[in-house]
Amino acid sequence: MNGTNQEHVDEAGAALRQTSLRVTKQRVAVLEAVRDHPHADTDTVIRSVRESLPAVSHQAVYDSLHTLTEVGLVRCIQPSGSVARYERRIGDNHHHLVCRSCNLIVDVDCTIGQAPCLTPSHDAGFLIEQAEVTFWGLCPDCADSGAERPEVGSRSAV
Amino acid sequence: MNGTNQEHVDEAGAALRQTSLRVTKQRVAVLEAVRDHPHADTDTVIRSVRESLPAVSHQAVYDSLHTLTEVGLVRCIQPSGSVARYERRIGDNHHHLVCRSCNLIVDVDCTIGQAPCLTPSHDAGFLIEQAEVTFWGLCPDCADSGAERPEVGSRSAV
DNA sequence: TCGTTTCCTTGACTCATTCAAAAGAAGCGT
DNA sequence: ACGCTTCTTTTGAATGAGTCAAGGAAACGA
Repeated sequence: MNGTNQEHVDEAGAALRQTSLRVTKQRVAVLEAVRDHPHADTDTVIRSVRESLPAVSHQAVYDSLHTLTEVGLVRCIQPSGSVARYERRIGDNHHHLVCRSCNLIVDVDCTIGQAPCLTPSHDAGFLIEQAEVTFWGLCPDCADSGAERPEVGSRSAV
Repeated sequence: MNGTNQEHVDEAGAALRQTSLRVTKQRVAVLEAVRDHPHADTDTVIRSVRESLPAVSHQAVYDSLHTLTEVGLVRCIQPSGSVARYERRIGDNHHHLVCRSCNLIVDVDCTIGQAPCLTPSHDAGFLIEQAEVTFWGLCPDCADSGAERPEVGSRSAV
């Protein structure tokens, strides 16, 4: 909708300029799209970007998302059963609440867990860099409407 | 290798009989394959099953894995960037260590985190059922050989 | 403005996973 | 043991997110 807000363009451009990446209108648009649609999948980003740049190729969006992820301007999350989703909020080690029924994703801060969650009981010799916590459950709407676990993709259910 | 161990077949059959599912040789073989290859992806399971049942269709394996997951005999995990992987260890709320370089997956018990990890700071009204923790890092081998993050699939790297 | 380097477009392609219809096996009651 | 019903498996095709590769276009330093 208001994707082409000048202030946002500037902010996105500035973020890009702080990396060694070239500032292209495609990347700026992708960065905006990710900010405007938290936890959006690639398809949503493509559609959002095309509101301001109707001619972008899907490849450009895929490339931008990868590159932006690599330099740390966006984060990619992929809860089980979901395609890749992207978010602008980075560096604060927050976690996610995922609704099993409607796939809604919500951010949660890990105020309690910060330290404990980063320390597994034994690390098997691993060099641990990051802990990712995903809470699975039902969002308020789905819980209210009595939604249970959705079909998990088996034709002949039990 | 020793996939057709009678003891194992019995155990797998018994587990199946405790559900309302029919006990078929395909399902028994899938259950064994998952136990014999912890964190195996579907392709590995298919190959393993075909050692004892050369004629199984991939569809049967997909269906079995789905059904077994649904009744809780196996668990499906899908770390970002990975295809679906399955494991037999269930119900003990253990977590995973994933190597960013070689994708090795190792189980870890969450001795410290049990309670804290299940309690996010605010639940946004969600009905939380489960917390899933994934630790990302480098396995001993990759850390030793100085492996850094692998290419993440962008042709024009920074 | 020019040239170099990086990025985008185009279009084909891969591969995990799913769909659908028909043939085949499990388990039930007799 | 036999047949019936229902659940499973096979077969073969389709879907769709994501990737590969080559050439044209744009960014940016000089």
